[in-house]
Amino acid sequence: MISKTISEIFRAIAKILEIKGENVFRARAYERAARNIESLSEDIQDLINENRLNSIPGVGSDLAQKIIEITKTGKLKFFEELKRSIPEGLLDLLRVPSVGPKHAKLFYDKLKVKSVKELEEFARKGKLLELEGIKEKTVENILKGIALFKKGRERMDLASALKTADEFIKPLKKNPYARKISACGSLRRMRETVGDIDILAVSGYPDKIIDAFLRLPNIKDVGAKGLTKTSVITKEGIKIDLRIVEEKSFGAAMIYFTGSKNFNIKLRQLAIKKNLKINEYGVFKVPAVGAPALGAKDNKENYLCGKSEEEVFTSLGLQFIEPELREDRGEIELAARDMLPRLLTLKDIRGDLHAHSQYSDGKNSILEMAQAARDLGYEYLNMSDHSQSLKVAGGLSLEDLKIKRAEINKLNSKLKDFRIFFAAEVDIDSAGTLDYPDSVLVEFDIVVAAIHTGFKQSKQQITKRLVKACKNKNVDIIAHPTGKLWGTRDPYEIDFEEFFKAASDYGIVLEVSAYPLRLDLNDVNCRKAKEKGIKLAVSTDSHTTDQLKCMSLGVATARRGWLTKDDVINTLSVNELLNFFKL
DNA sequence: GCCGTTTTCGGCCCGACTGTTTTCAGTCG
Repeated sequence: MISKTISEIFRAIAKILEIKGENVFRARAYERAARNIESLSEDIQDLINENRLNSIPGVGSDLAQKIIEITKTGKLKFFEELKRSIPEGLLDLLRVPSVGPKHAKLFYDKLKVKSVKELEEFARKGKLLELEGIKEKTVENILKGIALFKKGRERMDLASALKTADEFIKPLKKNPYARKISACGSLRRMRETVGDIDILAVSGYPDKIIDAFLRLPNIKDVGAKGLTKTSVITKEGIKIDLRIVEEKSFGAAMIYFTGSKNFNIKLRQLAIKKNLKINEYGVFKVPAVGAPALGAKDNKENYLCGKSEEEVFTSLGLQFIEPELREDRGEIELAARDMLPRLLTLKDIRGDLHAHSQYSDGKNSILEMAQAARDLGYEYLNMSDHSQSLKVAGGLSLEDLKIKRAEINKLNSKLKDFRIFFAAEVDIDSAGTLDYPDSVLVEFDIVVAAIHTGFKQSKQQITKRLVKACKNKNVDIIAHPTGKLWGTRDPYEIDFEEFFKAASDYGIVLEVSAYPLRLDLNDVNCRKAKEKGIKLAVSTDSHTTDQLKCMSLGVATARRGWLTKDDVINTLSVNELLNFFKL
């Protein structure tokens, strides 16, 4: 966590330096270091202990000293002094869209603007117009930006983003002038939350595509409109950027617009080392000294490739890097050595290990759920209804369990090539005790355990509960381990070191919930769990037959967590799974 | 502030769009 503090401090320093109009490259150096510290794949404390801080790109002797000071004292003297040199509200100004460091400095120097509130007053009173280089249009944009700032630019959950993107992509796909069209950005990387939506199209007639795009319903405001690029705000307040390139640039542009930003910067730096230049139009040879400068487009002599992502990666000596991995978390280095993991795919999934029926709070019968799972090509479904004390979710009493067991036995004898597992999602109570006695738990095929109450307990208490559940020899899987529910509930705090050790020691499988508002474990924790040798189950927690289809979101999360087929138990066949759980 | 098979100075990822200019600075991604 200390690395987060360090990168936050460095970012703030960069901003203050920008506002003060100091050397932009000095500011950028702090930014760069912040970025690289953020995406560090090892513990920064280890780097300090082993005197390896300068192995972080962009960290020299000065910044290394500053990092050490922050880890020792929790703060940085230089930063405290710098902060005192400008008013507190001034940094907020930079968070207003369309206000950058130059204007922030101008407003502060000439008008003594110290906060967003003051900026708005000056803008409304026409005071900003007295400044050189500021006219009506700029003031208008600043007021628009302030409105956006006040609203707070929230990110949306991945499933909603996919749906919104589809609304815009589908009609464009039918457009005769559009040859290719794809979502890019964090959506294509399948991040659990998405800020705005990026769409890339190939066309020889970009104006036709832009016109068609701007005529789509559900657009509230057009932010920018150029020859190859436009940007709109939907009625729900979501920003969508559309960019059009030629066929020969499609791959390069896909890479550029898929990001992440850190990933792109590192690719470009790698290109420079190989005497190449990479931008959204392609990969180019860098001309010899004295030759005419390299233009962006239409550089026929120097253009090497760019039509597909594969050829761009190849030209840089890299293996293809899946979009979900493009976060600059070590994937570029591994791709250079041809050592990337072969990621899990949806096709690898052979069953769903967490689903509910009408016995508890599901909407469909066991048979309907099983048939829907079989229609997806699955071989098995784990019917894990809630346990007795979870009354709000129709938890099953011991009597109910007997009836459910009988129904599952009956169905299994009828269904060919499909297996329904008799299971429960057993509540881990506030003391870490399971909601059925061991004598009942032992009767289940598979026991899924999860926390549904007492979310506000301390980190130590929650960790203790989870560890206690891991130690119960009847528990097989722990579901949605951090309890996060997007938009409703933050994850509760867990001592992951301790929890993962228990899961690993006792052979407990951890869930990657594909439920759209959960995606829990998340990407980072998936990867940590894998490194501890823990197996994972990607499950949908479906309460309807339709929700079974959300598996793709869980698979995406697992892929972002570097998981392969071997890490995930529901890639096993029925028999392999029976063997795994020793049933 | 960092960095180097053009190495201790003089560069630093790259391009589109907008607004205010009359060739470019500012902002964004």
